[in-house]
Amino acid sequence: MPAERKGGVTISQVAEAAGVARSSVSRAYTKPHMLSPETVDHIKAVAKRLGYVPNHTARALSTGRNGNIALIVPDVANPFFPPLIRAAQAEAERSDLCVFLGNSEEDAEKEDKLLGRLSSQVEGVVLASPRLSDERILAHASRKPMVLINRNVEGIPRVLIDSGTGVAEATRHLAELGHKRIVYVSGPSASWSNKQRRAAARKTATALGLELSVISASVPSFEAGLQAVPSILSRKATAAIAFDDVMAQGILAGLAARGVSVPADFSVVGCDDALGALMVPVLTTVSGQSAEAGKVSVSLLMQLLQSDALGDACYMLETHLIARSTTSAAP
Amino acid sequence: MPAERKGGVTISQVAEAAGVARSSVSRAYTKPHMLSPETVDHIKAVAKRLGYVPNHTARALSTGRNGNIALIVPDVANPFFPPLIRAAQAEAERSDLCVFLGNSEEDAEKEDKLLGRLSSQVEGVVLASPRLSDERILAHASRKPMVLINRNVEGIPRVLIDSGTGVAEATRHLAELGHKRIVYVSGPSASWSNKQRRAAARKTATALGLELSVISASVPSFEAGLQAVPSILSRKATAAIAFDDVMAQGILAGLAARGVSVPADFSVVGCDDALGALMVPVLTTVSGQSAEAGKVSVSLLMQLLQSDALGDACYMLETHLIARSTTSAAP
DNA sequence: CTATTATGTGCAACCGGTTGCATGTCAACG
DNA sequence: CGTTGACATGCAACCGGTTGCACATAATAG
Repeated sequence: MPAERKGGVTISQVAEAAGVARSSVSRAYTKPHMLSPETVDHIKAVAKRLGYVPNHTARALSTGRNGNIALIVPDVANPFFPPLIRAAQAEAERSDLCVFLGNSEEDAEKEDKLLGRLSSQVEGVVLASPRLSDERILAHASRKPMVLINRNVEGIPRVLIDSGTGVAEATRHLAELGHKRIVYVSGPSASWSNKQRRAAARKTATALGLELSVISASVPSFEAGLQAVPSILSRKATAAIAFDDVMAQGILAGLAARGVSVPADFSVVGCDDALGALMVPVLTTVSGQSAEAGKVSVSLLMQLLQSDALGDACYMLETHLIARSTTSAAP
Repeated sequence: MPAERKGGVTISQVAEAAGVARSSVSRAYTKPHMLSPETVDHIKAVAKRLGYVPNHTARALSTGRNGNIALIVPDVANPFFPPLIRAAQAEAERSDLCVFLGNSEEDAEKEDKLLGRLSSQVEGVVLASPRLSDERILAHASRKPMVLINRNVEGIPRVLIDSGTGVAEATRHLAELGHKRIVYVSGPSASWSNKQRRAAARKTATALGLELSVISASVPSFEAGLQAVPSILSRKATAAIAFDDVMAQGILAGLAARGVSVPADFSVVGCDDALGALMVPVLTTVSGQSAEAGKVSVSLLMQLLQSDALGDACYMLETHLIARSTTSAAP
């Protein structure tokens, strides 16, 4: 049923119309240097007149390359990801690749299913902030070239955003402002970033003699931040570091609702710089690098596709504190 | 070069191992009712043992159906779209379709290019908030089944979010609060939604005797909202209706920066309810329906793929005002 | 107990390209 | 002037499935 809506011009039709072999038409597009320039011109002219468009699928079947890659993120709606997506797409386009976007909704099982469904249609996968277990990741990586973002699995090429340094800076920043009791509002426990941030906050707090307590949330959402507020206030803390900007925003809303003014009565720090500048007061946060991560991961994947083995590549991106208006001296 | 990384088990290998014809293996998956139950079981067992996975590309070549659709949006980072994307994906998955996401970056030319690149790999396209000219849209629609979101081109199935009613309500709301001079902060001029909203605001304002002026911005961003503020204030208006929530947020930030307090000194209304509840003060806005639009558009596309002609379907979604905390009586 | 109809499988052509190899042509070379 | 390549093109097999049709066997009807 080769309907193809309209047109459906094939290589054979072009070949016949041009009076050449099918292979020549094929080569006119893929290996023009093998043909005489005149032949190429002639074929292309005829093809154009007929409205010929090479069939991607057929090409993929014989070459084994389909020119597609998959990008799987936990949540498109989280402002951390759009810049990453955009950068990944831009980088993919440079190599003439299309990208399938998958959305795991922060759910490991869904992520697993997505990988299964998509991997048969792509040449490689970029897995951003996976919630999956190491075993499953390794299993998938063994069948398809894969690059990880923000997940440290040895043997799989990965790009890591080292938010540890930024969070440490943030903690120090709060200490310098005179805060004594601070809270870290945690994100998804399966998230590498979260572990890293929490660890950095704890280590630095201990070193500087701050009291740090941790509040857990499973999903990094505005809601989760909002709901963490009572718990934060009950701990008598004067500052909070949130897993990400979205949660920070939730926390700010919750504080405002309770009449706690920021930064006068309470200081808040976000992470990722995803919305920092898009709110009032502008948010003190840790720089994000999500776009860079998207770009690098795709280019890494492309290397992987070409040279096959790329070993244990691990690309680390630095972060630092961006002090804006939601932090000030402890009350 | 049939590398395929690992495995690479084909239907032929399964057939041989199971002692049946290739066609039987094929049918075991696609038309099991044509085979005896025992044969099906046997084949599947052998296939499983060998690790056989049907090759999507090959199937697509012979059937002409690849099980993919494309979704093109102007800006993933705009909070209006993630819910739409998610809903579209969920709906697509119900029919076992994968979705390519394209990002036109609010640029008509890029949108055109994307359509060209993607359309050869998908069965149909959902084009959300296109910036392209009617002619180009029609041209693409003639080669590929297509559904439009928020663009009214006759002859192409479309789902329209009728924000006109909601904006009219918003205008009336402001009038009732005693505002006399209001501003509509416009979005992309090529956007159907924008035209509709502007028209509704203008019409209602005129009917109620309000003075309405329009300020233009080409891209609906936080930045654009921010930059519109001086212009808004210079017009001596006491309220603004923004093209969308993101711009409204920018306007709020700009007002705050100038010490204008909302809603005491100035009222702001957004559109789409994309961030309304995610900020302080919570934003008065017009309900969005973006998720519904995503869902409906995909199901419409699927109908289109099956029954081919679906005529001049036009699915209209209603909106209404959601009064929250950024509007109050005129100062 | 033969004639007829279901039912289950196999054969082979096809989807639309790609590619290794063979062939033919013509110019440069010894 | 015969040989050797380099170059341009054609032939045909292949990628991995799907599907119309033929055929054999079994079930049903007459």
